[in-house]
Amino acid sequence: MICDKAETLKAKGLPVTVQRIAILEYMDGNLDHPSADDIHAALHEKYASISRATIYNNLVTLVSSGLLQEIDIDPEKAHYDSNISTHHHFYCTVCKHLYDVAIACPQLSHRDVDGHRIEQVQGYFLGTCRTCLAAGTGGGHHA
Amino acid sequence: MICDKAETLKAKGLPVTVQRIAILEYMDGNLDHPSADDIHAALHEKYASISRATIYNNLVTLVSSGLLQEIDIDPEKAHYDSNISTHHHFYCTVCKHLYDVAIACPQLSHRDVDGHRIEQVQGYFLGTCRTCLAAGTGGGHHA
DNA sequence: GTGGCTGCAAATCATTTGCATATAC
DNA sequence: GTATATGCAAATGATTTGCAGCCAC
Repeated sequence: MICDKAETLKAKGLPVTVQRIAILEYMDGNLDHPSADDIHAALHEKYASISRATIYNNLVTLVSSGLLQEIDIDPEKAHYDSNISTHHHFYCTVCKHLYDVAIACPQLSHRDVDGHRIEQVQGYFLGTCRTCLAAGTGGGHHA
Repeated sequence: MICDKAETLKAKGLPVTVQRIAILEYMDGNLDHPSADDIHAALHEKYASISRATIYNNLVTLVSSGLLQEIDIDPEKAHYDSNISTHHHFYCTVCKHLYDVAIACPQLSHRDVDGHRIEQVQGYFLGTCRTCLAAGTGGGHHA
């Protein structure tokens, strides 16, 4: 367990487990915004016995601790992002793929609105992604 | 069925049914952002035989036709809004309530980003609403 | 008339939960 | 040693789907 992920967990006061490190390592630098089940499928190859429930439980823990960000634009399932800085996303309604969007947003400076205390901002653009546009009508998944 | 909702449906080329009019009438001017099940519960009082499946099917139809807007920030369930103009929402993570937010957003002028065609913009602020703040820690639902 | 809509019930699928065991500290 | 995490399987809950009868047009 001598890796920086263990340090990351300790810094948050979380018990260090193989599963948590595996999730963090898998997410680190991953730009695909995987769902809980995607993560489970990927880690299952390496750790055959890892449980889906453990993935779900840990995602809750890691999001609560601010180590991961949860993306809720897909009505079918939640997606996760290791990029915890506030940034917007583009959701393709054709291929259901999520893309990061690098746009500065002036809304991020608000601390509250109408008396409600803002703790997080999520911005989503929905439409057809460039890959699906290029593929013409119908599906067509990137790459 | 001599009401403006029937005209609204006809204008979209949709067959006019009692259930669809009921949904539109219930949603019209409703600022509560009800879920599919909320809508079903409310209409069930008036139309005892209305089916949950009909509500779900019609919500898909009405959203596709642009007569209602779907709000997907609540991981537990979808919410609906008769205000189809693009506007942002505040989601209280304590009481799970949705509020409209009247903030002009410069992002709305974008037609595309990174080559992806933007068809819709959804902006969410998450945090603790003023009612829950006033109620102190813990739950507490508005009004 | 005919195709689309409704209502019912069963099916689906993401996510949660209970519990016994195993592990971190 | 004890509290917490894990893994399994069953439970939950929103949403979808199949199908027979009904209604809009």
